[in-house]
Amino acid sequence: MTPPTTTLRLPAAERRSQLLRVALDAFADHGFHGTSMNDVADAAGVTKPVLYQHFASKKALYRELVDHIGRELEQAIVAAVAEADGPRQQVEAGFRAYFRWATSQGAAFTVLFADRNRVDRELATAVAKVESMVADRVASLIVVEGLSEDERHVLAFGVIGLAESTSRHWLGLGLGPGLDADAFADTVAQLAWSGLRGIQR
Amino acid sequence: MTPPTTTLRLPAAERRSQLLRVALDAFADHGFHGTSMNDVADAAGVTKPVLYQHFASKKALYRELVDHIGRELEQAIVAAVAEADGPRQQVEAGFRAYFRWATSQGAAFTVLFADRNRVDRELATAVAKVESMVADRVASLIVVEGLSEDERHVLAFGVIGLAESTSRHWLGLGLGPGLDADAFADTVAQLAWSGLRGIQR
DNA sequence: ACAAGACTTGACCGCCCGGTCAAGATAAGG
DNA sequence: CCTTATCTTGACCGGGCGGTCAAGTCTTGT
Repeated sequence: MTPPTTTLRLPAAERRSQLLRVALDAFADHGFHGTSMNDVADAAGVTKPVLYQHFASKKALYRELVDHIGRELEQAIVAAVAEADGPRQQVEAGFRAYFRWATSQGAAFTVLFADRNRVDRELATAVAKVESMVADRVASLIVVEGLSEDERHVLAFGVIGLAESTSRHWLGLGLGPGLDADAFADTVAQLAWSGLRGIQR
Repeated sequence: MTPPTTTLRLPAAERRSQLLRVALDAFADHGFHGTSMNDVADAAGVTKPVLYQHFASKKALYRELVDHIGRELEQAIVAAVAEADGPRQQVEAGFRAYFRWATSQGAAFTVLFADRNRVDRELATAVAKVESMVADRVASLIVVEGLSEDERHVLAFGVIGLAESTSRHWLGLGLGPGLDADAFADTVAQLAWSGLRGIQR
């Protein structure tokens, strides 16, 4: 179906969607700043002006990708949750949809959520190393019986993500001098603690 | 103590630490790519060569920042956890240390963890919007009695961070075709579910 | 007071990137 | 066969960035 590597004329619509596909992979592989418009064009077997004929700017292209991907993810989750019956089933269905989407649409997931600090391979690993150190500490605190090393690490990263995401949200709102930061921490800690306690093989 | 805005000569060590401080704020405010070495130098009331006389390159500067910050965060958590007695107290102490650090060292936290997709104000909000939509869905599923709207949202972001972080870790390892993605999802869902069930006012 | 050396500077270079243009190739319609 | 509208291109521009240099200025030890 796919024409040979040689550049072939394409109707506008197909060209456009091809460019989106290619751009998604490129951005996922090298991040926004690490990907030039020439890179995208080359990867698509096309020159730059063709790209600018379909998208007004680099930001516009990226923006369209993010919007499209976001809608897809949201739909996947909403659809899965809608089919579930009880609250517990809804939680399970939601997570299952999320992970299925993440694994099947790896590039999309990367663009949406894993692009952070992707300024450089080195730098990314530097940040990852910090996270990993903390994860090790956390993992060593997880004392549930019968868990494999890998499972403990997954849970540890879960706890870290919990802290990270809630902090980000917390800081995102206008924060005062952080007076009730402790109360806030206790709420989240409760979530983590009872979550871990509930884990069983 | 601080000399007036006019540029004054400084011993090497102080100059260096001042540059680090200034660079931290700059990177936190505008991200890595949004901050030029000239920006940093200007903010420090200095010209570029001074900067390069203390740091070999932009990456080296950033790298040193990340390393230093990472060590600080790790120490804070380790110290807090070490003082706690039982496992539950350790979890609480850890989270408390984390949030205290995040609120008191806002810039450092931003550089380490919140720099993602900071390619542009617009783009960042686009991604944030997706996250926020999902968070709303999740929040509507949280049925615990007596929770304020804000608290439900915090928990929702916690659950999302859980999914995000574990996915990232999951994808980070060489993933097969994602055969047992469902089993993986169920484990994380269990963590989230029992965590939410354990929440009480 | 004076030289030595560290500190600071304005100006500069090469590079790459986002974005544009005018001209050439290609398919459909009469 | 030729016109026409579309698709495609190589070449180009302005600008900003990371990084460097030779020269000027302040402080310190004597």
